[in-house]
Amino acid sequence: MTTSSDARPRTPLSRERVFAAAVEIADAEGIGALTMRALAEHLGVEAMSLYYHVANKAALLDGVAEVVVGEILAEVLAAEGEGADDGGESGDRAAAGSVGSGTGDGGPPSASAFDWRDALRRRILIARAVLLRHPWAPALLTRPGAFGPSVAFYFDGVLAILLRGGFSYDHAHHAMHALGSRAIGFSQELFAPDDAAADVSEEVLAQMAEQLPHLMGMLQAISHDDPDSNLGWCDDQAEFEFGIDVLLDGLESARRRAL
Amino acid sequence: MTTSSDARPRTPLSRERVFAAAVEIADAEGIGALTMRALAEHLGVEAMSLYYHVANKAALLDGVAEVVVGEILAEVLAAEGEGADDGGESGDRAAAGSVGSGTGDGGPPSASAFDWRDALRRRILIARAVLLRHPWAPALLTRPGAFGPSVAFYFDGVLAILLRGGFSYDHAHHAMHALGSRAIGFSQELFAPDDAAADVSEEVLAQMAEQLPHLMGMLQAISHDDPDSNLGWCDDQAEFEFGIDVLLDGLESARRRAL
DNA sequence: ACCTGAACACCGTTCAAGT
DNA sequence: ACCTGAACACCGTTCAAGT
Repeated sequence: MTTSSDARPRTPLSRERVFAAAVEIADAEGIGALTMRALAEHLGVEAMSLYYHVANKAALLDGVAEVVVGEILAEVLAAEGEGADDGGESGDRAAAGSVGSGTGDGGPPSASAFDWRDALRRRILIARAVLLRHPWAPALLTRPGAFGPSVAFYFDGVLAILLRGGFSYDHAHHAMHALGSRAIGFSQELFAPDDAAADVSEEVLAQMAEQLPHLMGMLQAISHDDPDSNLGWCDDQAEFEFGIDVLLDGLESARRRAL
Repeated sequence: MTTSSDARPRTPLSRERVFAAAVEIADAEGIGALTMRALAEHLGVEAMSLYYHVANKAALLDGVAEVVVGEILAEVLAAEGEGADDGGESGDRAAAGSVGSGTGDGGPPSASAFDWRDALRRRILIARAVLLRHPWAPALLTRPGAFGPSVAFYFDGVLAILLRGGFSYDHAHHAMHALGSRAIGFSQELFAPDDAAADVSEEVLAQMAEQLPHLMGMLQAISHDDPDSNLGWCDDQAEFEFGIDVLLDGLESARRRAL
């Protein structure tokens, strides 16, 4: 319904197009390649045109984070909508909060059949799967200012699961802090995943092997199980799942202790 | 013993002085103010002189991270040295690993009196205290390349505690992943601590309050307990301690289950 | 309303050169 | 061995101007 004629190069810019193009660049070339100039070129536009749609680079990154979490939210709500064998609503955003029972401190957990751990685990693993497609996104999410509408909706849903699982507001609040970034599908590791840092580390470690007896012992024990591996051996998915299970189990124990 | 005469401005540059000055700048003005030029000026030197001591900015940041973790390590070893009521060695770096019993999978936990949770908790809280003095440091520690000698020593000590506590190498490995960055005293929160983001969030939240029933309920419940607070209400220290306790308890359960 | 062009201040970094 | 000066490519961003 637009003025047609030459429809190809004249799709007008918009915040959505800007953010989408930014995600493309970050996915393809890393977040370091996401500059205002590169983004403009990718959109076939002059760099300064971006500033009509986006206040500055910080706002751009906030918007990009919002887009990624929007992606997470869409997949989470789709999965929770179809898998729901008790609630009714689906598709609508409000479906993330189809709860009801969670009242104040120590209220009786009336809905007894609900497995909050399983529900939260599923939600978190969906979020993680999305973030694996955007490995640069965690760095954006930890910046101040990344708290947009989608993040709010996502965590409202996390909170809904906890409340429905029998947590008081207060305990649910603590639980969300304890989960930290894991609640939205990532945990920052201190050990570089697959970089050239593996070389550096190996070199460093070799020089002071005798000063690190326990790490050395662990490396030996693990390379015994899986011969061809030094430092890039870890099964990230398995470690992440183990981590959330420890947390979810610990939180369930704390919840029951508090009843 | 230098040529004396004008001893003030002529302390020659060194990696240590460069890193120390970088820490000063980051502490005083934030990590964003740490530029090669600003660092040079702070040292009374031309910007290009830095490159004689440091390969590039990435290497500078790696070195700064190493300095901070060195600070953590020093305080940790000092505390563990004086508080040790069973081991003998103190002061030496190898004291961090005064263990011995932790053999392979499911070995008998001979040293029964050792409270690994308490030991690890103390270590972690010391690390956290140091990081609170350098709030910009976590961002450096999550970069690839931050794995220097001090980080290695620190985690060798963490591993020593776990092994002495009865973990197998394999379980200890999982445990360290589960702890993640908390093992060295920080956890990244998705909600900005004290920024102007609080205004944005409040505004955003106000606009869609009815769509976030659970978050709204929680805010009300918590502001009921503590009237003058909206989003900057959280007791970070208490939340952090709750988080590690959940993890440590969960890990202890998993360890006992595996025996 | 939406986009552009030239310019500014500031980065990290190179290179050849000084002492 | 250690430091400097000038220069380069690249940032984010301003401002006044175009359509």
